[in-house]
Amino acid sequence: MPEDTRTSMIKSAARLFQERGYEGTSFQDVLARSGAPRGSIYHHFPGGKEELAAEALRWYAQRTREELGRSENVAEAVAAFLAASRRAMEKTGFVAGCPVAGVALDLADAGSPLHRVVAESLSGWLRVLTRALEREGRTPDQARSLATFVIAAIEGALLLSRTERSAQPIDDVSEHLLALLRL
Amino acid sequence: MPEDTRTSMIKSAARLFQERGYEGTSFQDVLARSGAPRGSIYHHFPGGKEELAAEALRWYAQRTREELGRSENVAEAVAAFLAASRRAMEKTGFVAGCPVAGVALDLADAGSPLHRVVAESLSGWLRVLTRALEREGRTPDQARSLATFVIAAIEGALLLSRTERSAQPIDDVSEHLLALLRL
Amino acid sequence: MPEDTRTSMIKSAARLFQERGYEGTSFQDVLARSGAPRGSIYHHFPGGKEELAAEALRWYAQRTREELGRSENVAEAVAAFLAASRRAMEKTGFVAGCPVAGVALDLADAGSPLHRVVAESLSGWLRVLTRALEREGRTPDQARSLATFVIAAIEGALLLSRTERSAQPIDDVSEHLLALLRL
Amino acid sequence: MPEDTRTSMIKSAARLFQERGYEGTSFQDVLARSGAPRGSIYHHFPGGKEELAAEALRWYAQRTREELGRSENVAEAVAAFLAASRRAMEKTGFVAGCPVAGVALDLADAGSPLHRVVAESLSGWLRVLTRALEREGRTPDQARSLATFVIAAIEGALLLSRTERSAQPIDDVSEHLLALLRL
DNA sequence: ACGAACGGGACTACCCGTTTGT
DNA sequence: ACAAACGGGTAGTCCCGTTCGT
Repeated sequence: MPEDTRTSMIKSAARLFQERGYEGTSFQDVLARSGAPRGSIYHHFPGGKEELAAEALRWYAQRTREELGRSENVAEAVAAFLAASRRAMEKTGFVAGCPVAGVALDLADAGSPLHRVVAESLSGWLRVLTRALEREGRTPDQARSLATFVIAAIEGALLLSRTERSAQPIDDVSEHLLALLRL
Repeated sequence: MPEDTRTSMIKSAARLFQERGYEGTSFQDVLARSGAPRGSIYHHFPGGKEELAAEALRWYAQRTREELGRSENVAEAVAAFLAASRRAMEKTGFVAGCPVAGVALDLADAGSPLHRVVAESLSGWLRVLTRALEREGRTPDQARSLATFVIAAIEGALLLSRTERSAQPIDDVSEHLLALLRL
Repeated sequence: MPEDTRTSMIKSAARLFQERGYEGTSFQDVLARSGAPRGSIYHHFPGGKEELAAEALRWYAQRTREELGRSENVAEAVAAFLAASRRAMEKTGFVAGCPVAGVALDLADAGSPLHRVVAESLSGWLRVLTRALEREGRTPDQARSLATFVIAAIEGALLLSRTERSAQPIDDVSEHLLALLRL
Repeated sequence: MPEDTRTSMIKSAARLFQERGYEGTSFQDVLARSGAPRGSIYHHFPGGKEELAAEALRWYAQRTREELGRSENVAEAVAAFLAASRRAMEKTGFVAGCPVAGVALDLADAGSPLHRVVAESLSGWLRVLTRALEREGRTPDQARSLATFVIAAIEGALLLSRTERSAQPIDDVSEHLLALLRL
């Protein structure tokens, strides 16, 4: 079964947001990359670019949430996610960061529907990590705080890897993060 | 002495990049915020938006570099910077993140002149922290790796604070980072 | 059948290039004259002004090529073309010269795609005349040289008619040219 | 005595009109090419670009008029002018045509002051040739008509040489023109 | 005579969303 | 489900002319 138009647009959008952010990505870019037919954009996404972006972030966020929740052991889950991110960066020539960040930093209005999706994406990851840390014996407060720290460090690592065009920042962050989690 | 046009444009641009990123900020926005005359844009910045952005990032990067290098003690410097960032976020209603990140994530082409300025901004902060950590007794490799971790965590903290519209992520990251640095 | 948007833009552009040259003609002018909708410019001409200009010149060049090749007798063909040009100049108040010249003289870069179209337009006319002269018994070299002379004189006649706002230069050139061709 | 600012701007403008026409040449271009100081443009040319253009055309027109009137023999004068044009084209890589044509074809309004200068430039050349032809025994009417033909052919030759990037059209036109004049 | 800055207007390019027709 | 065309808006760039200070 060939991937349908809608899905291919969503994936293309996510990828382009990783590379150029929300404002830097045009609808035409998405069409070009996905090979989707021009005429059916507003059939699949009546809400236009914003709806497409929301879907793209939700798709990416869920995928990532599953990766972070795959292992019972938080350190292992984080290690696996960072290793996967490292591979993705290397494969793409260090252009593909986090699409959520790429969208988040272009939004002027904190009240926009898209902002909600951004916030939900990040809080979803946070929730998964927090619960896992609680299961490992941390108090709810410790867990939430540590999870926040982990997410922050990961987002920063991707940013640095992108601008340095090197996997080194991911390795460095990985090292310190795992030391902390395995304590 | 009233601030001159050029400087006011640079500061306005830096601030707008914090709020909306590079692509989300129009030249018109900068003019409106700075009150600068429209006709003088290409007098002050012959290279256009890209040159203005480069100047804005250089200005912000240097200012931040000085803040990070102010104290001999790395933990104190980081604590002070995060405290200042916290105040800035609260004062602006949590819209003002890091302009370097806001520009970095909108750049498609890793070879653009602006990309170099982004990279230099981050590596400048890294250098300052690395040297300070070395002075505190860490090996060069430990110092570089730890500095990278610190920068990553700070960038992530600002991103999370922005999207959550809360100072909590800054506090959380601050707590873990300082524990690590004061070890 | 009402003329379609694309064709009407092409014709309007050709006419405006005759009047004001390439750089003197704005896209807005073309829209105003053709009544074409603003939003469809880059639908019909993705390459922008340059592509529109190329199409306009190709359209005019072919039309002229056919006029020059209509009669078997070169003298008659040239006479007919100059007579038509004379009428066109008088009808337009002596503003409409040759669009190819109007574009050619504004092009700084001899390597631009548009320059090629200019060159092909002129060489197309040259070819038609050269072949016809050969058919009338001239050697290939004589034919080519004479054809060049004819094209040059015609272009010059249009230029002079335009600046003098008079049909006289066309008549003068016509007289000498026909004397030569009827020899 | 180093060439003064005013003169160097005039010459630069003439040259740029040859290369890119009137509308294709910006005031900045003239400044860049002449090395003239920015502040004194409107000291030397209060009428702005139009006045500069007028001066440039007058300068070029007079220079050419002298060339055309240098020899008593019209055929020799035309031959010399075309030879000089040929050398100029070759030296500049076939970019420098006739500045009068470059300006003429960009003027939409036939009533502009600049249009008058264009017309006077051409009629000046015409007058010189007409008188010389009369001196050689032609009737006033024959002389005027033939002079018009000569000017037209020369302008066309320069246009063709420019677009073909070759001296051949000048040679071809030269050959036919001289045959006619030496009759 | 000249430099620095201003002031506003114009141009091309492009973008997002809609309509109409198949 | 899709294609073609429309419609209006805005972005960045650049241009010409002026003003002010030296």
